[in-house]
Amino acid sequence: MSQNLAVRDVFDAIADPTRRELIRLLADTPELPLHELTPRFDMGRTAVSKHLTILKEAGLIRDRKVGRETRFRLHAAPLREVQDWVSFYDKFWTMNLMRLDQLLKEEEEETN
Amino acid sequence: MSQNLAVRDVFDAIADPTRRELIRLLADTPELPLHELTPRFDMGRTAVSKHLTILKEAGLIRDRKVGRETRFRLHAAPLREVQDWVSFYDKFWTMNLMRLDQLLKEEEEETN
DNA sequence: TTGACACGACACCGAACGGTGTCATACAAT
DNA sequence: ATTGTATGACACCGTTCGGTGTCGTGTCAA
Repeated sequence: MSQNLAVRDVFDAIADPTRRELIRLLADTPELPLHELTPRFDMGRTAVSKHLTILKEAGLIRDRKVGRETRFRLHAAPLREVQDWVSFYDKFWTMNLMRLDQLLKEEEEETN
Repeated sequence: MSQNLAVRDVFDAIADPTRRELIRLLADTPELPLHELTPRFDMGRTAVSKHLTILKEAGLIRDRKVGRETRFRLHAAPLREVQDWVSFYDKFWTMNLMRLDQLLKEEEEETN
């Protein structure tokens, strides 16, 4: 039982605003240890560590041990799943002035 | 107390796979009542109704009463917030073969 | 070698989540 | 008028979530 790192849905990982803020901080700086991330939030070290674990389970961050600290860095690749998902729906708001049923009529004609 | 519809974070609303499936179904068809949506899932009518409420709180669906049924339709506009958020990070994976510190060096040079 | 620091792991707790079943009501159909 | 359907509202329940505090261990510094 070397690692019990569960698999976590990316959509679930980014649902929490604290975790999105962590992602933003790790986008600014190549790598950051826990004790530098913690003071950015209104919560204790343990709570931040838990959020980092969840991000890690979703594959959104990697970490490496350097001395007595563990440095975390962003691994944004899994966010591609989110972009792929959401970009399917952009046609539903870029044409937001067009009536939805009209859009669907066009799709019906395409399939006929 | 006409409506106690809370405000819900869009990221939170799309975190659940059932709710993403609801969005997909409502993207296929202009509007659908609850009793037509329910048999698509392995859960009862009440559970699906709760998920629809959450989507409504996030502004992702609208509904209108037609006779004794309530028809739901997609309102995808709030998904734009998700796309705006995620597209900020696409540079972190489109250049995924480039070393991250090299990317950051370039940004340092830009600011100097 | 002693002490401070950084961290992981764990127990714990209240609140929210995701489901259930039931009841009341409004509308449709006959 | 009666019966069946579609729904909202609600109580309920087990699990997960998001936070806390604490303890043990490894590492750096003096």
